[in-house]
Amino acid sequence: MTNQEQLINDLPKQYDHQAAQARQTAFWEEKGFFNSDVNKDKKPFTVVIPPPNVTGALHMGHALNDTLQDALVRMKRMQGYEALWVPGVDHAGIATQAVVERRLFELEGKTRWDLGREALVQRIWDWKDQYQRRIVGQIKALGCSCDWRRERFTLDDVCAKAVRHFFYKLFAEGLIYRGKRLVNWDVTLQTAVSDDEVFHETVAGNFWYLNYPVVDPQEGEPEFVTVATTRPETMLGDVAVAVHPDPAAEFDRVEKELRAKLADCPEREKDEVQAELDDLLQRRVDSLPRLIKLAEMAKAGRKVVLPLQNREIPLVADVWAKPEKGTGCVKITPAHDPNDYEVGKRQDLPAINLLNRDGTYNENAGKYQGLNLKKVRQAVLADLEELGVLVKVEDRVIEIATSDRSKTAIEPYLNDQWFVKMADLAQTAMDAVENGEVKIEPKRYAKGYLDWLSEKRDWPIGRQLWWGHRIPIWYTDATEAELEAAFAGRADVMWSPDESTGGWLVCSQTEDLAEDAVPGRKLIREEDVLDTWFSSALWPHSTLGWPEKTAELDYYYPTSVLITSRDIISLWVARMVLAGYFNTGKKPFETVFIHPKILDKYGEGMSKSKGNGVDPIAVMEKFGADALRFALAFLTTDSQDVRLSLDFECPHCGATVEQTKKNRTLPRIDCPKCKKAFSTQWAETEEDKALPLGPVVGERFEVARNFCNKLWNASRFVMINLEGFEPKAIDPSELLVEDRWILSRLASVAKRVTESLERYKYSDAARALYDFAWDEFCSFYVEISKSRLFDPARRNLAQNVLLTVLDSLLRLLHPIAPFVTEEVWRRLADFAPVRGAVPTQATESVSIAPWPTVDEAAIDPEIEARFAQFQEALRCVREARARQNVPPKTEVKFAVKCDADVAALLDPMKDYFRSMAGAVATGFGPDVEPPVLSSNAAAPGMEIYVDVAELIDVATEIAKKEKEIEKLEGFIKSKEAKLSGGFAEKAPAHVVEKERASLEELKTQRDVNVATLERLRAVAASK
RNA sequence: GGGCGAUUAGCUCAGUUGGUUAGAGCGUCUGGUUUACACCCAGAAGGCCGCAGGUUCGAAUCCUACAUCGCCCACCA
Repeated sequence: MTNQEQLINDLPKQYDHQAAQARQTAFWEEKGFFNSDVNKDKKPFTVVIPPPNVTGALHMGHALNDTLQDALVRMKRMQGYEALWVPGVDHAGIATQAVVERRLFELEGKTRWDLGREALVQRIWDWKDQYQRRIVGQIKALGCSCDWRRERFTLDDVCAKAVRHFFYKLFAEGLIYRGKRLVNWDVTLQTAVSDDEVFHETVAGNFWYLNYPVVDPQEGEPEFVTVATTRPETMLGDVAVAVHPDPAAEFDRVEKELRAKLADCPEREKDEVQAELDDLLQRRVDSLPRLIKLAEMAKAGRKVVLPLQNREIPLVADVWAKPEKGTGCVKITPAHDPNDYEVGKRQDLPAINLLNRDGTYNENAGKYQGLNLKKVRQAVLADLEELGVLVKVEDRVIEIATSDRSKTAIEPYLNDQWFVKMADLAQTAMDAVENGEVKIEPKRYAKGYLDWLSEKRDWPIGRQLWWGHRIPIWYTDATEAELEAAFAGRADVMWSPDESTGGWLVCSQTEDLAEDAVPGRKLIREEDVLDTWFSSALWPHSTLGWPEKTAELDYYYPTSVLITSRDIISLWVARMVLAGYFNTGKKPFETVFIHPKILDKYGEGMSKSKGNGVDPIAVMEKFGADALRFALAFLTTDSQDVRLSLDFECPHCGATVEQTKKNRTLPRIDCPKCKKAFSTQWAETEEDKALPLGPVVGERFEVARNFCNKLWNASRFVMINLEGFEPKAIDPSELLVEDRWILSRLASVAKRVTESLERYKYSDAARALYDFAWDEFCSFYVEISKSRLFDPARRNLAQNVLLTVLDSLLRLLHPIAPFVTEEVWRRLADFAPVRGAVPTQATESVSIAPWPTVDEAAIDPEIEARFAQFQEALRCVREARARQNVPPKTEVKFAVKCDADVAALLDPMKDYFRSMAGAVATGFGPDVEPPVLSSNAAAPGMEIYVDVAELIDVATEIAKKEKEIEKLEGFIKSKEAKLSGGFAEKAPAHVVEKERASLEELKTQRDVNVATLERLRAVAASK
């Protein structure tokens, strides 16, 4: 066997993604193509990965995110940029700690308090190590071209240093403060969570009416004030009852508003609004006098008695109490309700905190101390009822706040909290987008970004967790003089007064302070850690070495583009922009590209809590990484989310097992067909893991896998036929129509792909490549080339063009499908190391091959139009054959009546009609006489007659003609109407001209068909 | 309640600044062992472009209202 034969023998008929991925991954790693270093001769192109949370494994959303980044980075690398993609993972404070704690409790029945800080943190590190490994493995399996030498973790030393410097800088500029704030308290995790981590659920609840006795009621005054509440237990912390200061005016205002609404609301809502209005008017009659009285009493400083606590609390006049709601009076519990907290501040009321960190009630709850919320509520209600204070209970739908992390109820809780002042920082981030320095694509996402920032709400940065960057603050009761003495000459330690204790807050920029750093005084470190986003906000510059003035920071920063998903625009993107400017004086990135979300078959977003996240590995195993990538890129448009309908495939019998909401979270599934069990991505026990994994299948992946295979086989065809090829420059004068056509198409596609990828139009790029490779290169050029390859005189040029096109196609496709293109590229080098229209040595890897330059001169619309005519003629012949059921091996004769130009084009294609349609041409030109009996078709500029002689089924032909004529008549009619109307006068001349020409063409076609029909009818009649 | 997006063939989606007869893949149907590929080839059927108005010579495309679905933000003692 010759070397050549051996190479051909080594080409399997199906693309083997497993082998290719293993081989190319190892090759890339060994060669270090994706390692990037400062190189002043090149322009940098930098991307930092949105670091995935180490909470769990990656799902399809990450696969999409990574694919889009890699496609861009690979193209830029090929375009000659010094391309750097920095990988890494995020410690994801709350989420990760929650997951580890939940597991700890499920498996061992222990809480974090049983373990203690150090042991728990150690457990989380173990978890992190495990998932970081898995995540990195997933990213590598996807083929991502990251520089792994530069991998970062938001909790590693480099990032920690950046965090400390950022905090210190904020502290130094007076932007960090500590205050009492009502926070969202997660009683399970025992930490405050941000508003963004809370979701609201609607549940059935109750509305309890309570009577608080008025102290010393006067003549004509009510003896009770009735308040309504959905949370009766909080009454223990009431400090006032509020009533609107001017209920009559408020009623008027609301009434006016409702009437206005009634006037212009849609018909079907009128009843509802009317009912609301009626209710309001009735309420006014019923309660206004009483509310006015109460407002007066409030202004007079009168009090009521808080039952159970037997505390006198004031009636206050405050606009928060809406006369149209509830009883018109509202109890005020500043420590446990955000709105009441505001009222408390306005009215100068104390805040009585009832809650312990673990969700039980504290000493302020009196005899209810130590009980949890549920029990307090029961007890309070029972006692109130006994006292006769509880006067009414209604059913009511209420909304409760739930923690996104622990899925348990959120309690508003008064707590010390660290904040960053946002006023100026937010402004810089708004300016950057408003003046175009940072671009957001698609542009519509800029609005949400700006709206969120414009609220300039201070950023709560403390988390009552153990997993994270510990806040670098120490409390001390030392005097300022003592601090000055202890830290004399230290530029890295600062302090400011601690308003809540009268002592000092000490902040250290780099190292932790010892307990005895101030002689004779004790330094106590803040327990809290920083919000995860505090460290990820620094990601673009911290990963490049900030605060050190590294060469990397100087060269690679600002980064080029940030590719992420829309749900973290405010949480993450906005904070990166403000932190970037604050720390480095520069924006963190030129552009933010927001990609679609991955939805499941029900149209719901994928999330861990729903369990509908799919491990990309389960898809890649079956279809290959390229198929996954190509499918995702193909689906990435700028307006539509990516809907993926996925199912399981039974590994035993191959049956498709529908993925349902029920079975998609199971670790093992029994195949309904063969009854055998298989495992899923959720398998954890040894027993489940021992079962074969059921791959996840979906139509989109199948299509993409087929495409990869098509490319493989087209490449295989080219390689098999390369024997004897002698590379030499292509002489344009020797090119045939089909050569010029495919080279023109290639140039157009190169242009389109480049532009599309540069504008993040991934779907466009993928589509262009798919159509070109399949419908043009494979279905036409490769087919046409077959007869040329048999002819020694014409062989070399065909080989050269095939090679040229394949070479460029591989390069264009490489960013989206890196493995198959690399596999082919390297094998191709064995067959033809020198190639291309201008012969050059192939690079050792397509990943570092130059990106195809767009050869504008090759783009030839004239030749494309002419070739289209050939394609149309071929299609007509094929259709005629199919319609008449001509056996595949039977050759038919055909002729085309057309003008000399078209004939000149078709004549050299004679061979191809034979090889591609089994048709022998008997003549092209204006003088062709229509045969009496034939299957014919009329296409623009051509009448095509396929002589099927004895085979013809006249009835079928007649039916076909009748249908066609009817259709043509319809078009002609509508066009004539159009041209006789205002169209001819008002539309631009070239459009009218086009329309006239098209009308003429249609008429010709109709006439041809009518003539044929008459002939056919005559034949039918004579039989 | 505020904002954003979607609605096109049985299904999943394209459709560039308004301009010939609205496209693709899957599925369906017909026919195929052509020396790259059955993960393939050739062909066919299938659409009142969500509904109603408007602008225009001309609307899937622009405007208004409505309907349905999804996402984000805010809020309801």
